[in-house]
Amino acid sequence: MTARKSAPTRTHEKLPALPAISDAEWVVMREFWQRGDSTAADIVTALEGRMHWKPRTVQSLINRLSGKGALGFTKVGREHLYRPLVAEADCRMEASRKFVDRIFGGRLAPLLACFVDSGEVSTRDMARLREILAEAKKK
Amino acid sequence: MTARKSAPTRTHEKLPALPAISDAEWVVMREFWQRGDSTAADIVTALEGRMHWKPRTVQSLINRLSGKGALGFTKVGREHLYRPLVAEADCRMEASRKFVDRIFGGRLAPLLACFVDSGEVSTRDMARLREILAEAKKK
DNA sequence: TGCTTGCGACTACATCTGTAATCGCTCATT
DNA sequence: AATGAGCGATTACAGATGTAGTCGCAAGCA
Repeated sequence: MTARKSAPTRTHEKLPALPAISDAEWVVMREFWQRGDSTAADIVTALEGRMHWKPRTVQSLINRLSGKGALGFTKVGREHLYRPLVAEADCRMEASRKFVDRIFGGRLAPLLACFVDSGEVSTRDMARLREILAEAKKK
Repeated sequence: MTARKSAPTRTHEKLPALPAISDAEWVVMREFWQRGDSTAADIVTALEGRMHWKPRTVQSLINRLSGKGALGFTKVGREHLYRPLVAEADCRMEASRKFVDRIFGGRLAPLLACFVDSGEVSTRDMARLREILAEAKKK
């Protein structure tokens, strides 16, 4: 149990306990979010090549995700059609918050600085970043 | 366990192998980076209150970090004076890159968007973010 | 209608992590 | 020198993770 400290989260306190998603599991979840409902075989195929995982491994990850409530499924013939039960945006937010807290003491700016300084941001992303900030300012 | 090579910490070369630092270990490392060389007791004291960890736990984390080559030490009397062997900036960069890859497919913009949209960025950070981008543009 | 085969369920297992307790050595003290 | 006290080293152990093998059942094939 991680002790919680100052939680500046105000109005949107809508965290009904998102399941913890491990690194390998994120790979699988991203695939589901991208493709929508899929069978295990679909995901295996989709990941094949990108990951070196054996089909069994993928299946195991899917099982764990089901167990955690991150995926649900409906039986279709002898197959299972799995589908995400948690929103990608929510999981991203949760993961990001934790990450920034842990590594950057909760401040977002140093993270951006770190990337920008390293020169690893594409021009396209730079433009998008500026857009995002500009848009935020309007409000 | 001889002290590993002192971190080159030159420019951003693809560092061969920064040790993997776990969540709890990050807490400890951040303390070291902030305070510089410290004894285990120093860190225990520094973390006391913020973390619920027993001194033993902190010591264990320090030991593991030593084993991984993230910390080195010199004997001072019967104590060990530990000190970081890896640069915070490097570790941050590595962790950030991995994180962004995993969660946002390597694109930084969606991460920022995610935070900005959630309204969780302080005005101060917003200002800093704009500064960072402005500065980057100049180059 | 029994056989094969493709799927998910169950099982496995070495690591890594979080979280500590106990052992044993070295300094300082008597 | 013997003793006690403070440190690091060693050991522990359960739960998460990465990675995968085996078993049993259901669907379709022969």
